[in-house]
Amino acid sequence: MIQELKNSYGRQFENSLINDILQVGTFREVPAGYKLIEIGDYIKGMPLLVSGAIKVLREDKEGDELLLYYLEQGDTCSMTMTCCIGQTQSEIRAIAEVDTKLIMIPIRKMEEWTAKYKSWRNFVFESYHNRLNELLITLDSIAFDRMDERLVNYLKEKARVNNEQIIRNTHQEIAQELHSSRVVISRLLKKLEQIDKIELHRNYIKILDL
Amino acid sequence: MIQELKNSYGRQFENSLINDILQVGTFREVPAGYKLIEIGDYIKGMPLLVSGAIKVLREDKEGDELLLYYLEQGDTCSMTMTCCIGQTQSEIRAIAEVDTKLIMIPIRKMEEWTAKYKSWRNFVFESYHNRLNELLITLDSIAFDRMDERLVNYLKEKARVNNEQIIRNTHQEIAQELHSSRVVISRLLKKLEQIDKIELHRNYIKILDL
DNA sequence: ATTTATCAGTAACATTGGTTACACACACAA
DNA sequence: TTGTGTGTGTAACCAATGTTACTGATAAAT
Repeated sequence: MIQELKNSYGRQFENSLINDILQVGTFREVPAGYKLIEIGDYIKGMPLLVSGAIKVLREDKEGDELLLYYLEQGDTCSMTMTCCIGQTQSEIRAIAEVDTKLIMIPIRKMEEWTAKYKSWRNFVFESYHNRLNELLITLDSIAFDRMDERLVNYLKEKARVNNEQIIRNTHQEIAQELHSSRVVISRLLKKLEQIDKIELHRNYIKILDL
Repeated sequence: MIQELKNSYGRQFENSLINDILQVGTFREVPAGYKLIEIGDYIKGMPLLVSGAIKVLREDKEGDELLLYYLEQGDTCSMTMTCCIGQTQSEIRAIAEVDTKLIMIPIRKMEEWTAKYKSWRNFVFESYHNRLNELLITLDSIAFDRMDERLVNYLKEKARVNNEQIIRNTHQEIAQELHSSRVVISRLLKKLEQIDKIELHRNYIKILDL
């Protein structure tokens, strides 16, 4: 755990904070698809991502989903932080996008370290900043872009996070994360294939040049 | 200034913090319609809202607007906080919705107080929490609701913030804040009038029963 | 080998929302 | 009074997206 922690956070956290984290943090490894947080859950700890990626999803009353953003190495979940403080329930669902390693910090430490460590404060503020900006980007995309643009961005981002040019999802799954319908996504994907940007296969999509 | 500060923040801030704020804060009164922050601005201070309301807007490349949320008494601008730290430019536009009183805090104090005052830390975290949640609600509305629902919510929220049952805006202005078109909004408003939920007039709308 | 479930392709159609165009009413200034 | 600008109502049309229905292909299960 110590090596992974130093790799991901060694530059920004001072040694005494690293030691504190080692004292109280618990290391976890979760496989792709593992559900870390469900909507309505009470949060018991704050995750520090060491490797992998977590997708954060929103859901409406009818159960329709929408992908908000991905958390990656060096990120933490802002929602979690605020939920801890107010003892409120989670507003989002969090699912490992790939095999992921993370360190869980008990929430009581968060407040303590905020007073004690400048680097921790900066980390927390930066984290909020990043999450707010990602949320704004997602919002822009929904408010201002058409579905074809959103789909292209989705494929690009997914390829980046998974670090390969193959998207291993069905059209149905993509439609859900974009809050659209399977037929619409199939239609738009077919158009992308016709202009040689992707190659369609059963259960996966190969990205050629997006 | 001292009385207004105590009214809005006296319960959550300890006296020594109140005194610090009085030392370095500057009191400002701005009229409805006054533009406090433009997209791309570098932020010089952090606003504590004493009374009134500020609307926060997002804009896309083509200059189309979208209302994100309102800041009210006791709120502060999370975007501002994060912009200060990173010395980055503002991602949003902020305009006084009504006549508004606020106290501006120099940004350097923010970091200092975060270490010094527990109540300030809580305030900052709660503020982030609230803004994140409001952003999520806005996002839900755009992603999951149809324009007619969004319009109803817009009218309700506007009436609440302005504290009267009259919306003093043209259809054009409403269309802009919802990122729609004037004709669409006129159409939907007319439907609302036909079912006796509102009354339409030139330059204003009277809310009957939403 | 046969059945069954899942996935993708496609057509026809419905709905929502955006666009264009024009009429008319009102306010205000010359 | 007569223009002139602005705000609203409305019709006709269009584009994007969603829905329904059906097809065939592939994979998995029996």
